Amino acid sequence: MSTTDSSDSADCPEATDSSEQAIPNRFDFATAAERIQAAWDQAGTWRATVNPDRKPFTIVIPPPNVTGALHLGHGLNNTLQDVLVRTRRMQGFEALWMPGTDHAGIATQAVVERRLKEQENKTRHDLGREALVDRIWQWKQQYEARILGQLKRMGCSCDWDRTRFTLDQRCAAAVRATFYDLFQKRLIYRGKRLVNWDTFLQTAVSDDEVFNETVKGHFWHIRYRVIEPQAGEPTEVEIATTRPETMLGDTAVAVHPDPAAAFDSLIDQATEKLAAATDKDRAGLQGQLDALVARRDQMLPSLTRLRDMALDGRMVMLPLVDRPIPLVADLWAKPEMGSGCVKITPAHDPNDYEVGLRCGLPMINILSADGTLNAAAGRYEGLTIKQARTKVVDDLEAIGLLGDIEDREIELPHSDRSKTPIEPLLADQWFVKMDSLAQSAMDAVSTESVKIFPTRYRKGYLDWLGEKRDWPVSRQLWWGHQIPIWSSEAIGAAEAKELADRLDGLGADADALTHQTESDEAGNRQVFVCLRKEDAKLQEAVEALGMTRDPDVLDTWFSSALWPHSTLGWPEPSADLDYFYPTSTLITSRDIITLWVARMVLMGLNNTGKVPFDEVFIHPKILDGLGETMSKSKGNGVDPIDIIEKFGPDAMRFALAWLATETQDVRMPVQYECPHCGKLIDQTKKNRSLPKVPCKGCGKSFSTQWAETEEDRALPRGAVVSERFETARNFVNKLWNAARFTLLNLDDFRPTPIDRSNLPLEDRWLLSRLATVTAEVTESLDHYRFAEAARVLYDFAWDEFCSLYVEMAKARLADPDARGATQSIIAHALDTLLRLLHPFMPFVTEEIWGHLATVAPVRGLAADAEAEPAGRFVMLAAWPKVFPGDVGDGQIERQFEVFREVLGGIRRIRSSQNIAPRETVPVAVRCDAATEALLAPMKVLLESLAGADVITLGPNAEPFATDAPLSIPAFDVELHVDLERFIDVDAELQRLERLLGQIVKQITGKRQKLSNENFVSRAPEQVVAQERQSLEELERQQQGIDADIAKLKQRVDG
RNA sequence: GGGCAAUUGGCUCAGUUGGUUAGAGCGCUGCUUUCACACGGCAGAGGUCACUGGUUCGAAUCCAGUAUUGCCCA
Repeated sequence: MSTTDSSDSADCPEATDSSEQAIPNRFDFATAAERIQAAWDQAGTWRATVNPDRKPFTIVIPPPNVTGALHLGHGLNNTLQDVLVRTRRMQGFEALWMPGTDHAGIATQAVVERRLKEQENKTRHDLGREALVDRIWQWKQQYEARILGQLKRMGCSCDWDRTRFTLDQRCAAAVRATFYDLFQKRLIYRGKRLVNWDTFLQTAVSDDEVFNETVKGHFWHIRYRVIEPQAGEPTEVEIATTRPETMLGDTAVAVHPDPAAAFDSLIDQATEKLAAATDKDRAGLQGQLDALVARRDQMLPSLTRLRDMALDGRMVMLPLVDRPIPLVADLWAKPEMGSGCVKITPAHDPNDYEVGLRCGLPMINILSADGTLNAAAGRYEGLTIKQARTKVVDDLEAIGLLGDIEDREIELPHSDRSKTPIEPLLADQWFVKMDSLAQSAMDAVSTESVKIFPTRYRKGYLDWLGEKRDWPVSRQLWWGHQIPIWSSEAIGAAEAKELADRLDGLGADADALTHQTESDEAGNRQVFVCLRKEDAKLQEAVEALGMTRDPDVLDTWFSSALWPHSTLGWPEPSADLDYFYPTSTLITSRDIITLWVARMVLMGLNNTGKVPFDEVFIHPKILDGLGETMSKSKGNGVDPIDIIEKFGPDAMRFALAWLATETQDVRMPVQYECPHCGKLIDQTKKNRSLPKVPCKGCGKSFSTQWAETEEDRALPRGAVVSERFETARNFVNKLWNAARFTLLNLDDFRPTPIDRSNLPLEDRWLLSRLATVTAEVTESLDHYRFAEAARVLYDFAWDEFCSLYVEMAKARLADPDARGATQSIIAHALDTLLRLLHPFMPFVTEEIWGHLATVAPVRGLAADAEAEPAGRFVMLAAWPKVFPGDVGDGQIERQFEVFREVLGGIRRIRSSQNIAPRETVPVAVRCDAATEALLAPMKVLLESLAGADVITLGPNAEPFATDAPLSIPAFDVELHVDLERFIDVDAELQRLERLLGQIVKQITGKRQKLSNENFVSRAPEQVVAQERQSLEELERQQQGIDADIAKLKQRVDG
């Protein structure tokens, strides 16, 4: 870019010489992007500082996690943020885009642990906490650098000096202060809850980190003996389970409290359904109903008896461990299922846990953290779940208590992080009480303090928060913010009091230490201390009192929730925080509305009293060709760098913005690009998981992300790309070449004042269109309609600026009288276009801007009264202003339409006659005097654009002897082309007949419409009149064409 | 099971408050290579707007239902 070192242009003589060789006919994005990025970095164009003279505009990046590199979904997310932030910067805001990354506790630790296992066959326990955390930091350094590098190559204009990490010291201080505050407000509490236990990673994972997978399993029927059955009572109850080993933790067997009513209600429902069913479904439903009735008759007596026994407090004997457990009456037992009785294992099943709470049952945990059974399982201690299952089943069979075994498909929860089955486990956890916090976040959205776009996402947000489920924040991990709580052993009341007093006596600063004492069911006390800051001395003093720190870390979302204010310095007061907070907009994808957006709102309100952002924009997701979300683990993920290297950063950004419409997810078929021959090979479900893929073109193989063996890795890697980016790549090239043409014609440019009132139609048209487009793009971006803005720009730049104006300019630039004015207008148009396109395509626009500066450093239209030198960077240039006289001049745009129609008409006739492009055709245009006045000055343009020689123009124009006619009824224009030298009668007849067919079709439709009494009497007068008028015009045309066809036929016959 | 969306040419998508012949990109067909751009130019073919019913003078658009697909929640 010549402007970056204009101070010594001697080094780059080509900068002032805009000959064709100096500007290549393809934009060399690879070298340009690097150079431009360096210039921006050196000038700090992306830097934002507190500036009272400007309004702030702030975006915090949704911090990508350091688990892996960015994919195209991030590409879209960050493109949209950058488009917005660059636009606002140009619009005069002090625009801050805060960058950074997220530590993603469980995901990152899982990746590093998995590698440790694979490469060194070690577990985290072999390494120890400190060494493992060290390893993860190394991983983080590597991926953080890679991620930030990806963002930079995309052109993201973040304030790189402010880059943060959710685990850095500033974020840590915010986490400590928040935890302390919530603990003190009693909004954080300790509780026992059933958690999703990942036995591989040995940590609890949240519901959001669990996915269900259907696996083949069994349904085992087991009999428990009734203790001292009375006469007429059953001696055994049968239960059925998919997890027989959990019986070791059973603490009850449940039966429905009113089986008769339950059956009746089911039968009523089935009857209703049958009545409403279609014939097709009726037989099946009738069968179901019959079975239900039969079952009721058969089972009701025994279920009622068992219910009575339950109410009587009777017990059954749990086999193998020989523990008496009660029969209980609870709605969880479904009379229509199995035996109608259900075993209750409160410590290992979420539903049973609820039953346990309702019935006051003991909760027996039989599982250790590593997934083996503990002492509570008696002689099964030490076995894995799988081993225990086999042995329990064998042992039950041996004592004759095993019944049928059915095959069954089971929905089994799996950990998303380790891909191993989840075990429900009762564990101590810290919880954030959501009640008032959730309410505040709901209110923020209901009252529109926070606006969510598109609005349909409000519902999900409000529904989720409305459940006000407490948030479990403990994670049994080593990578993350360690919970700042120290606790005592269970001690007596007096001891606890003494400990509390000694804590108060430590002489800590006010607000540095707080403690609470809890008592358990047995009357024992436990003291918990929370420290607000990292303070080694105070910590030592607390530990000297025999207290130990909770080993767990906090859920990653806890620190992410603070991101908008922690990155700006909270809890310390700062000018940044005052100025840039609340932030303006959060741009993210819909899957984290609840996990992240909701939590940011409630934490922002709790900590700062203000919402974290005014608006949230939810953008679509990028799916592959099969409609699946892209992910590394599927192998269908696309690295933005691959796209950038093939198509350039501008093309990638423009394509993503262009594709990202409001309602639709983006489906993007992807291909492998063969590194040997460049052939594209469609990615399929099959080849996307292969370590190497053979090329269908050249036969050689290339490696994929799955390459593991040395042999596979030695092969060159095939990039994963998509043809979806070609349109944008072509567009970048089109812009580049239109600019190249402009630059080549500005060599003798001198800024000259322009008299707007005296411009030719085509110039006024262009200025009007520029104003309209500026207004449309501004409006679209204000409402997050990125695709619409991109389309408006694409259509204008290509179809109007390039295809029309630049083509017209060719003739005018060759005319010495018109050259100066044309240069001014075209330079101005290019300048405006560069500004409008810059947010989407920052590199190519910056590069052209630099070239333009060398030939036209001053290029404002004089009427703008701003003819001053353009700035060094388009990135820092002002957003185009609309000159009032240009605004949406519909009159001019309509007048220009006549020209376009005439041009199109001549071209269509030429094409249908197969007239060679070099040939010039004689043309006559019959039109009224006003149109004649309009078109007369544009004759030369018609001649250059349509290859026409306009013989006559005006009311007196006549058809030629050998004539191809075309009428343009909308403007009352008749076009005639002299075919004397070209006539192809068959082709012309064909053209006319096709035209006639179209017209007759329309006439039929309109006649039908107008003969409809209802339409004529009820539709608005204006619509009816319009229809009548257009019918008349069509009929006139039809007559004309009929006559022409007759004439041609005569010519053939004659 | 509940919620939110989607269904428009071979593919990927637009379509503003219901109103001329439903648009674009890619692909396809014909012509075109000393022209800023063949990553180009000009012209063209291709759609009963998922289905069924309703509202309306008039429906891709509004309403109801059905089917299929996706996402979220349980």
